[in-house]
Amino acid sequence: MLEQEIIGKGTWIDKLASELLEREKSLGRNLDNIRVESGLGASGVPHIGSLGDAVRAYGVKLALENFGYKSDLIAYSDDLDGLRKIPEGFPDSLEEHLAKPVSSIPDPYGCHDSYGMHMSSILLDGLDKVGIKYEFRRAADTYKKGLLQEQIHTILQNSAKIGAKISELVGQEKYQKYLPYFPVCANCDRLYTAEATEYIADEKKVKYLCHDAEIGSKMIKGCGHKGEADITKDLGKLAWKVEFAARWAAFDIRFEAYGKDIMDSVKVNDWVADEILGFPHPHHVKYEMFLDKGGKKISKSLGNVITAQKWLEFGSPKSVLLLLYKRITGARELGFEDIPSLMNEYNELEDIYFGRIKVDNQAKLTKSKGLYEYVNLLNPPKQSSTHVNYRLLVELAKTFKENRVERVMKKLLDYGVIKNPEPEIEKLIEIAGNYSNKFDEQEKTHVDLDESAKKALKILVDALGADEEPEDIQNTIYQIAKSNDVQPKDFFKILYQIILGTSRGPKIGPLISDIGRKQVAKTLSEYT
RNA sequence: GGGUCUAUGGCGCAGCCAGGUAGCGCACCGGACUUUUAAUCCGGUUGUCAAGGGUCCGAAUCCCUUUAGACCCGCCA
Repeated sequence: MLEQEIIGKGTWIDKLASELLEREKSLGRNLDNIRVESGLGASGVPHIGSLGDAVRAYGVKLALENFGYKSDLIAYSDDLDGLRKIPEGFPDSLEEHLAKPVSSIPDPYGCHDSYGMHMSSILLDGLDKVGIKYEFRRAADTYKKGLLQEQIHTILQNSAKIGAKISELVGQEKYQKYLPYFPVCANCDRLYTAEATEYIADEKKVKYLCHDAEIGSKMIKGCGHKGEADITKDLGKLAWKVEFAARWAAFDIRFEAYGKDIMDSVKVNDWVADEILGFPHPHHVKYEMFLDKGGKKISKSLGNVITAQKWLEFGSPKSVLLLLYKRITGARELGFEDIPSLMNEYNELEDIYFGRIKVDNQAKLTKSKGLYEYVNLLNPPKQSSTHVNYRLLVELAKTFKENRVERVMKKLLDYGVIKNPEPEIEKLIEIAGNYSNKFDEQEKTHVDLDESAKKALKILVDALGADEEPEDIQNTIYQIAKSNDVQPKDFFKILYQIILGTSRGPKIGPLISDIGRKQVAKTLSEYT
């Protein structure tokens, strides 16, 4: 077998960073600060895919630093984009703001300076919670400060050439007719309704007419205003097909990942950066969308949104990072039900890292250790944490609904799973408990009971509900079954079905005391 | 019309991007424990890695062709 050369820490992130470096070197660009970027949508509720874009870009930054280069992550909010649809669960009062830049729409919840900032903040909060550091920039400021004006000027001067190229590359015709620039109508504050038809290069002004436009399936009324927008001062923005290029050039961006849904835009932007702006486009990596379990795209405007915040109710920050760093290729169907295996997989990686699990293949060992380091943002702990199987916690949490943390902890100590109660375990019990409440809710199963079984059950309910604690619950149950002509085996099965929703379970006497005998009596009485 | 992804035990999936003994969970079977009872512990069964070709000492993995399914783009951002 040939010795393979292992790049960096052996993960796809290292390989990507190394390709990037090689490209930069062959371009002969300055490598003092290799800036990477992640775009955040500000129109809808940011889901785990948006988070992934930033988390992965941060991974590339870490890899570059690991190779000895300086690198920054810019998190850029597209908050000058217009609102096209009201997201699920948001008030209808937003209707009047359709097509306005999201940074000019008031926050319907009143907690941020705008609707756009409200949305971006959800994502930034997610990044903070998983430990990602970034420099935040927003489109509204970028344009207000005129940071892109040179690029806008160049792009508008070449708009005919660009329009033709867009048509050639992706088959979109509209920019042969209109400029790739959307002014915000000075009269009604709307984007998209104001169509730019002419660029007066000497004055750096765009002529526009505000008229009706179809956005999504909705018609948005234009106000008929005719105006001129100064690209250095007035509000307006480049179309997406050319905007990235302008930003890359202005901010000197060397890397940006993108989802396959904007593949075409990236293709055009790469060309614009290279050929029109004279700025070699950043290195890219394409990733697949996260789909929900039915195979549908997770849409920001639909209800099936997995946000970082929701995920963190059930899983640790490291489980999020593991999901995003373990691989980038391939379509992913994602749901909260993936959390338990990711939680356990992290423990397994930790065991490999600390040498408790042996891996023979050297390349795979390096890769697993590397992945562990990235999940810890290249700052791995000095020693392993205490591991508790997440699924076990969910099972225990199902049994103990009151005083959960305390009682589950006690069980873990009894089982010998842990030696000491630790705060980290408390946290684990909490999130596993959330998971159990939300997803492991047992339905009231239909249980077939004949007359003698019903009678036996009734006697048992009375016995359990009595003020005096029966001496030996296990034996009591056994005796009740026998004296009522019920096969003990069947009777136990019935009890498990009612209590746990399964046909088997742990020794039932202790289980009933664990849950609380009166509680059990109440549950059982519903079947008599 | 253009593009991308996916196909691996009964079911759900990992492994593929950097080729080296086909793995995990559930299910199933056996055992431990028990006057009946495992969610625990130990052991076990289950595979033409979609089909065909190529490269290689060696292919689930890389390349080409085919089939089936899903998704994205062709409004907009």
